[in-house]
Amino acid sequence: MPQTTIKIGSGDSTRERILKAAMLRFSAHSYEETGLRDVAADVGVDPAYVHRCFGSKEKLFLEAVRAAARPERLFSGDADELASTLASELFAERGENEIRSLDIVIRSFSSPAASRVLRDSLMEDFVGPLLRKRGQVSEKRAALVAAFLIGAGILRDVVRADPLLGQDEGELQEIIVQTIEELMNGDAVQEGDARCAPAPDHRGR
Amino acid sequence: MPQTTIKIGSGDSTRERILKAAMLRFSAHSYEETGLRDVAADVGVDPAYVHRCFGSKEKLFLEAVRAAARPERLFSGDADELASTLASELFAERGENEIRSLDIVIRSFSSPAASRVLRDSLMEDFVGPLLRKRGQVSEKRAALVAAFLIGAGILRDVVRADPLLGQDEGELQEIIVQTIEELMNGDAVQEGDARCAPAPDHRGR
DNA sequence: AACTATTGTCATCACCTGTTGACTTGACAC
DNA sequence: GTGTCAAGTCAACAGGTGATGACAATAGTT
Repeated sequence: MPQTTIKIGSGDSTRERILKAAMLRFSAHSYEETGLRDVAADVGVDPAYVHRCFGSKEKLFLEAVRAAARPERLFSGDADELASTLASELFAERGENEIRSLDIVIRSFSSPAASRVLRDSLMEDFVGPLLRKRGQVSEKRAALVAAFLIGAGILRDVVRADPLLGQDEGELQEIIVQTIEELMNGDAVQEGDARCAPAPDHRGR
Repeated sequence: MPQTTIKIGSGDSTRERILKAAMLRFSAHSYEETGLRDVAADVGVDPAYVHRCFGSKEKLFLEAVRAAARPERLFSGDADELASTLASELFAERGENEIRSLDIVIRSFSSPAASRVLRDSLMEDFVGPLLRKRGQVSEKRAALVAAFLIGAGILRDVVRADPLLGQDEGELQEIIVQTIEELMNGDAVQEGDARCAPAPDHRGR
């Protein structure tokens, strides 16, 4: 289960509770939509305090992005199952206090402030770990895997495009896994013995 | 050359000039970043007038999206070259007054107002035409092609992720073409005689 | 010439945003 | 007690937003 469960326990410091509330807000709304006043209200604290705790809205967002990324969660499994792991991140059901690594990313790339933060996180928390896990994959291909996941996430969860929603998720997931696999294996396939990629071994229907 | 060149001729009505200025603004900045005052200033007209001309900012945005989509431009070519056409849309160099269909889309998912508009445009101006052009392709796969293009566009032009920028565009483009091709042909390949997709005949380097 | 839309401008409203500085409260130390 | 530092509150500022309604100018029609 790849989500991060966010518990706003009363044992946490107020700063931590603010950060967790911000993660939840940013994962459901865009950077611009999310106001410091909203976050403050969630925690039950004065808006001025959340500002003073983090220095600025952008810094709060930055901390939220980095805390939500958690690359070790996505890239600690078997290298063979990476495509499948990444794809299932897309379809993970979100409980009340759970967010996916993707969530914040797909809501907030618009604002210049946000996209600066996201660029760094993309390289350090996704492309980097992926390259380390799969040495053969080029940076380009790793970035395209991210692009595919992000695009699918946006169309599904932000735009709520019908074909990616609801019925027959199994088939959809299978297509995505296969595409990611081909995206990652592409070079190896053309240089290897056969023109065809080896059939991905997960027939998870 | 798939871009739309926007000429703000003095022959156009003021309303048309406003719309074209809005298209340019929305293609370079997000929905939230773009103010009616900016658009008005570009045209040299009072901000109140652009509001009254289109009823609301959202309606102006809607018209800009629909005017920029121009599906006939993307889907009028050879069905065999569709993947290549779509991919080259990503890499089309933008002149001063040119925008790609993608541009407005990739800037402005954030706001709820914008994403409602974009959902409709996605289905009517992309998925629909693609299905008509390639009967075998499922709605899911068509939407995933859009997701891939949008994701790549965002990472490249909004986030400006390094691996998708600058050097060796030819290789990048080839990977994208192949991925789109596989995305569209996936079903046919598994049901057809051979396991391998026919090699895409465009060695466009 | 007089009437009438259309085209466009002006000042301004109501609202919301991140940010700031001054203040209060509480706990702990000496 | 008194001094000190952190935690948190309060009211307000400065700037920007889309939206309005009242007004001016222009052009076309009869």
